[in-house]
Amino acid sequence: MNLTLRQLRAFVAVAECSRFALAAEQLHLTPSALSMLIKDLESELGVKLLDRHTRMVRVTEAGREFLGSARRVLQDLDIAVLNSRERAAYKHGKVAVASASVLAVTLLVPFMREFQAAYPGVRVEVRDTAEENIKDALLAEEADIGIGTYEEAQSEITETELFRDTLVALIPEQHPLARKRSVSWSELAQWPFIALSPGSPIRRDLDAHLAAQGIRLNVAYEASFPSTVFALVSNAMGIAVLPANSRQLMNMPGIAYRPLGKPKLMRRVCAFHLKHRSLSPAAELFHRLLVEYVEAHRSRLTVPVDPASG
Amino acid sequence: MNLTLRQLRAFVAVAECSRFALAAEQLHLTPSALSMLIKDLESELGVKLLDRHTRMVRVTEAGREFLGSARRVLQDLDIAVLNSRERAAYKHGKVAVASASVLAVTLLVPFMREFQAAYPGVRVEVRDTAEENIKDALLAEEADIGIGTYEEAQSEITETELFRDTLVALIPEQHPLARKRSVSWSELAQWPFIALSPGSPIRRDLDAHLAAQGIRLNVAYEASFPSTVFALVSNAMGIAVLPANSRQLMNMPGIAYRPLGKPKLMRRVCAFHLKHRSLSPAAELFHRLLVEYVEAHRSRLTVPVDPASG
DNA sequence: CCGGTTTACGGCAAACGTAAGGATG
DNA sequence: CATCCTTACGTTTGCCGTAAACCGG
Repeated sequence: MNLTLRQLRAFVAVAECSRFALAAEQLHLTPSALSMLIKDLESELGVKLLDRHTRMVRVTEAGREFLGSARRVLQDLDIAVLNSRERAAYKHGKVAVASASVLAVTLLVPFMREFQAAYPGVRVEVRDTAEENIKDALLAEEADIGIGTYEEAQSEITETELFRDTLVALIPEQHPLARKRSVSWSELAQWPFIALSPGSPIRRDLDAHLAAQGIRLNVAYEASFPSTVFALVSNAMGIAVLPANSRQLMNMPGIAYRPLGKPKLMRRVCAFHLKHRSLSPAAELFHRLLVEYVEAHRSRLTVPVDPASG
Repeated sequence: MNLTLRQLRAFVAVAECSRFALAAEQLHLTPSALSMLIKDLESELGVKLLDRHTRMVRVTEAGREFLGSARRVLQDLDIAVLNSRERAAYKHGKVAVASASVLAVTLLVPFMREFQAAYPGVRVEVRDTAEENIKDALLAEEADIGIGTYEEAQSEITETELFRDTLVALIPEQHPLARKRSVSWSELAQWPFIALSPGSPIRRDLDAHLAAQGIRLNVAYEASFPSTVFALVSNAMGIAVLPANSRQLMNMPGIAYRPLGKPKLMRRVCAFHLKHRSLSPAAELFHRLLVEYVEAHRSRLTVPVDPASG
């Protein structure tokens, strides 16, 4: 079982040309080399494939049968190779992205718009989820790339920081704190607080930041999604702290945004992927372009808090 | 476009083993050679097919897609090779034989019985036809092998003599000639004669043989098939000359068989095939075994004429 | 450190091209 | 005799194996 694709290609070429010399030219070979290829193929198969005579070359019965298979094999292979190369050229492919829900709106979708325009063949699947589920989605290989808040390094996952985002206070407009231009960390603890669920990295960062200052929040409600937090604040159920970035999510009435005092707490937005699983060409491209996109739009993404607005 | 089947086999093996070292062993290669094969394949395709790490090898997304194609290609090829080899081993194949009608009965069918018992996989197609149509069937490539009477060599066709057969006279039992132990050529011309059609090689041989002696037949009837000649003689419509062999065809009543005088006329039974078209393995085998069969059964085929019988 | 893959390099076999030979129309 | 395929032979290419490096757990 030592037959080669060269032999197959040689045979198909000769069968199509009905001439060794002509086929040899097409294959960029000498007739002698071609003759060898056919001879070897025939001896591999044990059957004569071609009747050669001075004035004609004809495919035998056994040759006709084999010719069909050879053609199909070569064609299937060509298609497979072409597919792989198109994949490499981003003509098709798939990227599955698991993104924190707010970032899906503020970062991912605007980026995807550009990405899809440039690479319409690549299918992008977005899964918007709570922050705490992103790494699970990666580990379960349901997503190629995750987008969320930095968590302490895990050996399985590589993170790439995209940008940093200031945390701001969300205060109901009638709330006493709304009258201040900025809110200190200690003031937060004095009022009923609407927190993200404890699993959220943002919540963890906030808790750690406050704990370092000996402050403990007075948590009235916990929600998984920032949108719910907005609704709660909007209805004066308490105050909250969210990344400034999330203001782009929705325009809820009755919420005042105030900067938080020192020490500043920043939220690090990262892209994640599995360390041991190489990104597909499309995913690799997506990741690279996302980083470039963030660099180009850093100013918009790291929105300064203007206390006058909202 | 320089990828090889070795690369494909290597990739499939590694994908199945999830280990280079193990796959290398299966392929009778060193891990180093295998590594090269995979590397070259990947660079041909432009995509990474495998994620290699110290403790595991995993197929990438692009690799999974290509793996399917690679498997199918290799399998199709294996099947095609197997088919060809089975053909070479006479496990299957086809032989189309065009035979003169009498020889189909007296020679071909008895031989086929032995042949089919030995090679049940080979499909034998018999076309029984008038002698004069055998070469046409070959030239039209409707038959691989022809069996009939020798005709002067044609450049396109190769003939192999199988056996020689004496011509005998067929005389109605009440006919005056039936009283003689043998019939001379000149006596033939004196009675109404039932001849084969002028296209038949037997007729041509007979005419030439007689012409050389200055004898011309008194042709009363012409028939394409010996069976019709038998019927005409049996009904006392005339006398005839046929190969002795054809007596095995049918046992018509009222016919006396008589040897013909000197110079002896023999009919040469040949196998024909196209010179420029090689026989398929099955046809080649059929031809060879047919020659051996004839040698083994020469005595039966060249039936001596016993004037006492019939 | 150990298991496993990759890189570097030398040797060898397989494949190619050149040139002569053979067959055929 | 001209053409086309095949054979013979010398050369080169490329592939494999050995050994060392490298990487990750």
